[in-house]
Amino acid sequence: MEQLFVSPHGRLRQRWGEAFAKARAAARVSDAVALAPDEPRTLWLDGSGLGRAECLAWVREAVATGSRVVLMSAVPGEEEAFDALNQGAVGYCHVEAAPRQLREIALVVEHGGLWMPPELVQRLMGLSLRVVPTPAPAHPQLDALTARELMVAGQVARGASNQEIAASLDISERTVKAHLSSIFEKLAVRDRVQLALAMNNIPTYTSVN
Amino acid sequence: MEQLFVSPHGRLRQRWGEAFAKARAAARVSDAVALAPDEPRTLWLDGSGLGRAECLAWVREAVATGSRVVLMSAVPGEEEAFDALNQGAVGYCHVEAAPRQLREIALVVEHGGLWMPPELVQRLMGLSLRVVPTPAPAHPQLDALTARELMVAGQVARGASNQEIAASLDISERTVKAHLSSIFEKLAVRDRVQLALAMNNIPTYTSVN
DNA sequence: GCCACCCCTGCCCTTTCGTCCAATGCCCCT
DNA sequence: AGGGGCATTGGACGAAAGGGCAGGGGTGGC
Repeated sequence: MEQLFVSPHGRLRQRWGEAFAKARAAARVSDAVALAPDEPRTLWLDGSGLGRAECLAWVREAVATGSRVVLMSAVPGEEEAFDALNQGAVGYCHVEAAPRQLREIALVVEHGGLWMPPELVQRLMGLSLRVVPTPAPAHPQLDALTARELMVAGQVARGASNQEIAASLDISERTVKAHLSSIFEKLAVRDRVQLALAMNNIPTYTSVN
Repeated sequence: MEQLFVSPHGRLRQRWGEAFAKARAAARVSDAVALAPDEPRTLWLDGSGLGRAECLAWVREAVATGSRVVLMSAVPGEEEAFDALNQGAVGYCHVEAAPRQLREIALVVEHGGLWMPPELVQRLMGLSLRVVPTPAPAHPQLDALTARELMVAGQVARGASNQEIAASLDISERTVKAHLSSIFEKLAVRDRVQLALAMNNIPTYTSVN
């Protein structure tokens, strides 16, 4: 089973290598497919730093190659998850998922399963599915954030501490703080609590009052 | 991993035995759970001959026991599939699925995946459905909080600082902290960020990993 | 009355968070 | 070559957050 990671930057190549001894990486879908023309393969798309539309187009392109596709997002959300699966992806996870987690996911999708984070399964299935006029309440100005900042913000949005973020991104806590300071300024929030809420489109105390 | 088959008749017991050497069967969910009180277990519900509503109630009962639940239907259909997953099932397949297929499914669900027949995945995901967030069911144990704690929690949920909360409730900052400590314990969260997320029904980092 | 529970608070401590000033290296563009 | 943006880190420091210990008050039930 070929595990092919597609990423523009490849920052996490080492992690992928830990997850799968035979993992290979490429910058584009076509390059990845060329690495394993015949075998059944799993394409892992690193969607960090990409916009929603780009991600989905990417998923569509990857699915069209006849591969199993897993989208890895810096900021997993139910809407993106649903869209990704809708485009034919069979997996959806955090881009920083631990090697052990990645292996679990590979196991699942290789045996015909769908994988997404447990809490998303719950949320997604708890949704009432209706035809609705308005698509989505777009995020404030998430595109003002750099790729790295987005990763940090994404983890704060799930309640992670600086220490956890540092460990997960394999950088010093000091750097996490630097990113956070920059994020706070760009998104005009005061602290990590308001950031966590803003990332989830929840109005905050000061912005309401 | 315990594989427990729940069926009123047990017509397919032999097949299940072929699929899993350790498979056991019972007529009711409670009996099945009693067979494996501790271990993580997978409950396979034989829904053949049951009505839609009965099936779903059954799934709900099984999910409530904390088991992984797979619904086996005599006539798989997308609506039933979605309803089953909606009730918390993690798998949905044909009741006559081959032993090899059953083992695949077990593998998938035991590693956190969802399984349903490939053609159903296609159909389900191909539906142009838009997601509608559910009207936000209140946090499970919110009623465990006292009136005062609820006020504090409510403000944290909107991003307020201890100082702001203290001023707003006209109490000392120390008291706010005391309430918070109590809240953290009752809601099983670590800090105010996770509290803010929990109050808004947003899953948390640590509750996932 | 006693006890349980809630509400409120002080002092003091540790940990975490957030910022300031300063610096290095990388990559891309002009 | 130089400039700008980005990622990274260090040290230091003040500001929050969170908790331990030790109380004050009130209400309500047994």
